[in-house]
Amino acid sequence: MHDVAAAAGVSRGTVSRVLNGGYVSPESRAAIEAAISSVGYVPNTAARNLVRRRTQAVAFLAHEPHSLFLEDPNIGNVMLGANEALSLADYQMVCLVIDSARDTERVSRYLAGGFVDGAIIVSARSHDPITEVITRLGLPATFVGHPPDLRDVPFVGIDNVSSARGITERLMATGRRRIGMIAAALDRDSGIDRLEGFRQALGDRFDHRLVAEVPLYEFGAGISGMDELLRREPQIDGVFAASDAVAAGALEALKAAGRAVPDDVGVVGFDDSSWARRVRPALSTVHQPAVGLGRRAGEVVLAQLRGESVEHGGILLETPIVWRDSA
Amino acid sequence: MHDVAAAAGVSRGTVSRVLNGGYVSPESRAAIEAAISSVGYVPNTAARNLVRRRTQAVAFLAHEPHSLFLEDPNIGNVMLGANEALSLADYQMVCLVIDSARDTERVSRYLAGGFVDGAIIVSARSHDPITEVITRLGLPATFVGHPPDLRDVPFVGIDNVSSARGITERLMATGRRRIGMIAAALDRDSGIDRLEGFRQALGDRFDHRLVAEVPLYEFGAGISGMDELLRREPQIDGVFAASDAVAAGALEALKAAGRAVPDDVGVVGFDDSSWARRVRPALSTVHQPAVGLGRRAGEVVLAQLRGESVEHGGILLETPIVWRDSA
DNA sequence: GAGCAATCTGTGAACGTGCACACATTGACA
DNA sequence: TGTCAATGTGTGCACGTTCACAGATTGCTC
Repeated sequence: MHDVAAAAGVSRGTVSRVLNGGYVSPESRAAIEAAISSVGYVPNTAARNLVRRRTQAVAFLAHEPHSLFLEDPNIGNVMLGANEALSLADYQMVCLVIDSARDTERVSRYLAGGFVDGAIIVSARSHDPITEVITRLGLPATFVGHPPDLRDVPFVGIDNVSSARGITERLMATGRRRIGMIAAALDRDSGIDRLEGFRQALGDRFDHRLVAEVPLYEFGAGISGMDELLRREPQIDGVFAASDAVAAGALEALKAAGRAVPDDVGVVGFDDSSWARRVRPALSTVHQPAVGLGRRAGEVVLAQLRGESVEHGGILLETPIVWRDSA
Repeated sequence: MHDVAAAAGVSRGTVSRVLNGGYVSPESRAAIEAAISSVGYVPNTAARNLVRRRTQAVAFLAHEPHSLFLEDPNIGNVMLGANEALSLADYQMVCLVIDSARDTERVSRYLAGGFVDGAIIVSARSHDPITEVITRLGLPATFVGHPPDLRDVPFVGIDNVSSARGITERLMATGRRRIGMIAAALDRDSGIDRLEGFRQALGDRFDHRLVAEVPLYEFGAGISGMDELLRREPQIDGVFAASDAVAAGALEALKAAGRAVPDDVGVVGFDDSSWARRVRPALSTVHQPAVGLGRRAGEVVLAQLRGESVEHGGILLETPIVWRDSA
């Protein structure tokens, strides 16, 4: 910057003003701009951050073990949505993958070191060390799906209970009599809430024997869950699977058992992920507005950065039902 | 840091030495460490970067339009591999998504601003503005798959020609007589090379009528490509699809045409992505070592950062053939 | 006891910016 | 002519570190 000032025959202050706005004469401005491009000057962000105390960057924390990061079809879309919102406000999104204890420690240092002005966190766990670091630092942060132990933080999500109730009711409306559920991930809010929605929809007709529990939102889990339901209740004619991947597994198991979908058994999923359109018959499912979740989370963080007080607690987005061929 | 020094009754220099190594007495060290935790001190990285002129961070640039970022099953694995290597060396990987002209400009500023010491670039295009920024800055960088117009840069990739030749030969060895290919993405190196490998394997028996060209590595493209091959050569009994997604589409088209796989027609794909295990019959395919590619790219960047001279040109990783049920 | 190495500590000068302040110039108006 | 506002410019300090250097202390050896 000193070189630019010298080349243009002005002082550092004037150069700073053309970069950051302020009174500057047309002649000086022209001279400085010429000098900037001839010198090939780019501002040093570390120095700028140091004095300004902000970086114009926001972290996107993906806290996932390998398998989930790849399998979860939503996370990429959430990320793109967040990038979209932040990009519009000229903020740089930096995505950090947390994959080990070593990562946790390093990312904590990164956040504490002032590399970013705020953070968006997806799929945080209970008593997450990263979450603790963030609250301790007072870093503006928004969650996509709140961690189970924190209700009182800004977050963006969907209403799993009413979404699950909605699609189950829709399935009931097709005239099915014996409807079961493959419930998954009952250690997480989403899993618990989807089961609760299913229970609410069935009301008096709810029968716990028609709920198969599997550990994860996975294709393989869908197969074993469906096999179990068929064993317990051969007359079953409708299934709500806790995710599309699980539903895809259920289709596989039904095919192996010689049941036609949707004629013998109606199947519905959850997520509207790429699975839903890939499998045959294509899945009827709940659309998860992943891009919208990311975008909204980005907007909330931006509001926090502007110093606006955002309401603690959640923003819930709409989850339209997409009706295809599987029910 | 000043506060810590005051609390411990020493000078800034001594505090700096316990953080960065150097002679310091056990008593001072103990006093300083106590002061650090009581004050809740965390070093300001912007200031440290300013004077050290390095950030201990490496950018991972994903330069993709929406669809590819989500559809490409490899990119997530490449990212995890890179994170693994960088993490071991205590480097922070920051992933930047480039999705628009606005992003391009902002990311250029980010890179020029000295936020990172190096970069890993995936799926760069010809005459990529980001690539140009990087070469202009002299930022240490490694490509995963080289951009078509740059051979003389450090990169990590696979040998598409020999991989495609290998799996085609394997398909021929099953006794197929009329083997076709669904070639995709012929505007990229990978697409061109896979076709070349197919041609080499067939040698004299190569027949351009048995090559259907489709624009992208996509499921839908696989359907239309397979339909075209069936029209041109109803006797076809083997197909090499340029990717697993394309192969999945081909399976769909074959099923619709009443051909049994692998009995009537043998199908092989490329990538060993999640498609390969999801579809029935499961695909025989070429395994793309995505995690290994990322890890290796990370290691090369680290070598560059250590000032070692890395050989310009490529490192090619092994691509084992995975034989399943589709051929 | 002088000399020397090894160990430990404090001080001041960077690093490259932004910002507050003081100052200079111009033109309008009473 | 004096006052004032608007416009433009330069200077010094601060941001929070690291690092080189100079000094201080200790223990060992000749």
